[in-house]
Amino acid sequence: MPPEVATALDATTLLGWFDRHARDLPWRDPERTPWGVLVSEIMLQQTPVARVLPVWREWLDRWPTPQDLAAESQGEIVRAWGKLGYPRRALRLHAAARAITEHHGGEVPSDVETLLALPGIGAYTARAVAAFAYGKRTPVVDTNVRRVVARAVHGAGDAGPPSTRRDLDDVDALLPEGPDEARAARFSAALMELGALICTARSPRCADCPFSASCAWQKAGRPAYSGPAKPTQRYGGTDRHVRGLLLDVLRATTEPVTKEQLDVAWPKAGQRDACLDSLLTDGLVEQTGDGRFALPGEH
DNA sequence: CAGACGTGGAT
DNA sequence: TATCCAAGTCT
Repeated sequence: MPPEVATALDATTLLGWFDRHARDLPWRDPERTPWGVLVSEIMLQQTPVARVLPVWREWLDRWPTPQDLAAESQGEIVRAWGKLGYPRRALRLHAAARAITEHHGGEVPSDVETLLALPGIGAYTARAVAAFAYGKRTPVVDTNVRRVVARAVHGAGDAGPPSTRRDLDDVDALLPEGPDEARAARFSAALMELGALICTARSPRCADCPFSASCAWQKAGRPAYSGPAKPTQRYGGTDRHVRGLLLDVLRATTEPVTKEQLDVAWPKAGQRDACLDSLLTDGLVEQTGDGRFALPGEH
């Protein structure tokens, strides 16, 4: 047997910690379906767990299979997405459900390549579904994992700019080997959980971390982040903001609304009209025969 | 690769 | 009040 490579993130230690501290999230229930996992992963993109929970429950109750969602209208889906944010995700999930229904026999694919071909599913989500829904050994790299690896392995205060290839290789090297792929999948979930609960961005709880002794960042004296400055994001007054306000008007009614009703949502006419155009282009809004506006009604 | 794309709670 | 930031994807 080859000697174990020394690692700052020992699998047995991490899995033991996960057994004791993992949150009891519904998409981790042994009874949940791959579809439930996929829905959770899309909703969780850039969105906190607490906000996803009630919407995920409603969705799985209303549309327990991909076929159920595929049969629903786009407008109902965008409405049910509510204020989770980035509503194009709802449209993409709908399109994914249709592709799954039409091309994959109604079963959520289990291999990364097939998942990657579905709308809204990228490098992270494809591997998250393969690992968490199907127990596969594959590197699952999200913002939490990148931060944990940056600190515990590389001794940096935080992760630098993402590089999919390098990040995947980094994490692949940490995954436990052997025939028990489910153990590697659980390791991936545990790594994310460590980043979410202990090795957090703002105030890491190193005192509660099972790796405080082996962590490269600890050993280096917890140096501050030294990489390139991260772009600071604004929201107020941006097109994102205005699009959200326009969509808010449409989510509030089931009847189409007039242009005048949309106009009250934002005072700057030029920006407002440009945003409405972009919503039409994205398929989040459609114009009815009489010139009014509504959430998309296509079935 | 940089920038667009929602929203709201925490600090 | 202002800034940070939360399980990314697409162009």
